[in-house]
Amino acid sequence: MNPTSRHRSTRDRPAKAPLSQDAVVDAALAILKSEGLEAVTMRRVAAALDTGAASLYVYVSGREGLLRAMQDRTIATIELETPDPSRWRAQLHSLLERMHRALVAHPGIAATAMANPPTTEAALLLQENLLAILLAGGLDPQDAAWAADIFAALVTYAAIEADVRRADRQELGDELYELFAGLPPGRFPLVTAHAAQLVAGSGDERFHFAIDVVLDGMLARAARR
Amino acid sequence: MNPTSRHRSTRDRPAKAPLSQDAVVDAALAILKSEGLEAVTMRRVAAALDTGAASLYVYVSGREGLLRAMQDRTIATIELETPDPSRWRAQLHSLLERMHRALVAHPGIAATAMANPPTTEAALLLQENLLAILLAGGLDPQDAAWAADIFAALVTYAAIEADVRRADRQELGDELYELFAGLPPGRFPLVTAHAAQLVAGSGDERFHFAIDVVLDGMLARAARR
DNA sequence: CGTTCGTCACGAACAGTGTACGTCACGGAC
DNA sequence: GTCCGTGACGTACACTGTTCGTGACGAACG
Repeated sequence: MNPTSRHRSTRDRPAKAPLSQDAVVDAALAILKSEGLEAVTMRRVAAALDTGAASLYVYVSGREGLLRAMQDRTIATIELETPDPSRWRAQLHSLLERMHRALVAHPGIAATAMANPPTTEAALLLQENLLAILLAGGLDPQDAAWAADIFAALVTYAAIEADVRRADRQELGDELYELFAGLPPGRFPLVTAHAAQLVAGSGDERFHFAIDVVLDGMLARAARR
Repeated sequence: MNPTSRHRSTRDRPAKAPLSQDAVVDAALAILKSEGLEAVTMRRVAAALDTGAASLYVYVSGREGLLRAMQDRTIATIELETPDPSRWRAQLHSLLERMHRALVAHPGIAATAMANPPTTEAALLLQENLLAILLAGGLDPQDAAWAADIFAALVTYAAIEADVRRADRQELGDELYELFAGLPPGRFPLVTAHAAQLVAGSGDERFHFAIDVVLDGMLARAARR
């Protein structure tokens, strides 16, 4: 062994190309935001960094790994709450709303998050925070754990739905209403009759409504017990 | 115009190759079940039908259209309920369970269903049936409509989760438990403390629990109103 | 019966994709 | 001044989805 620290690379400051995992992920996220998930290809990301596709494989283990890294970075940007038992319900809505927004801001990430549920540090901290708020609200641990799971489902579902709606701007409600209302009432009596209710509310309204429903259900079951 | 009906094809029974949309979708679903979604490529499906990839484009508008057709076919196989107000809650569980199973039986279809929410006849009939059961349970139309949406989220989420768990058989609970329990308790006090609760219950148990929670929440809100 | 014609399936080709390998230049260490 | 490891690059491969032109088959018409 050499007495001097030799673990450091011989080239601490690559004078020419400042390539790094962060740079790769940044470039990929930029392309994701501006051109969508399908445009995030290895060659495209490499071109944005003025290099070749092969160079990315040093910092990222393939496209799959790149997507995971992007997903992790996105989750890491979500601001957490410091649990306060007197405002726990509002805090829950705030946290979930920020999760929702972070996913919506990066179209396609929500779908990726479903495909491989994240167990990275950022995701675990988020889970920790979510649990803390629910426990501060008085839920018993088992209910809190399962509730956290349900909320994760609702957030990602809402985010994916928002992604889709942005993709084809057409069916922004009116289109969907006319589709429902214009169906043959013989075969679809309820869908046609309640078309207005089916398309009622914005995505955010439905999202927060769902959160409250789950919470009330949890509390009702706890009270009954 | 010719007096005789000329709209019919000159070749009603292609004696040699019995190719059709159904045949294509059948072959694709078979590959999906046995080898997963990624193996469903145009060439692979065509090879199973002993033909070339180009031939598929007559019956299916590209890969996207093929996936839509597969998704529609899958939904169409779900058996519906004839609503009975005295057993509506059990009927809801049964219907959602069948939806869940149908999606799980075809890995990847759930993810596709999220990407483009289906508005085909089969999907609408399912929506109609779901609404009928909820209305039979006494929910008012607006609550029923939004509840249907939440249930759709839960079903697809659970299905995707099941797909993932099957893909990497490793983390079947024990692995996940050890991951949670083995974290540094300083940074993750709640996750480590309640690791058992976080991984408790099978997928089915959590699924049906979530359904009941949402229902109870709906009923509690309705009663309070 | 011979010809024509429409329909369908096929082979080949194109533009991309993710990924692996061999090579080259650079900058610090001896 | 020489050496050598490190990181970036160009190329190549095996794929992908999709399109186009060709060819053959069977039925309809004269």
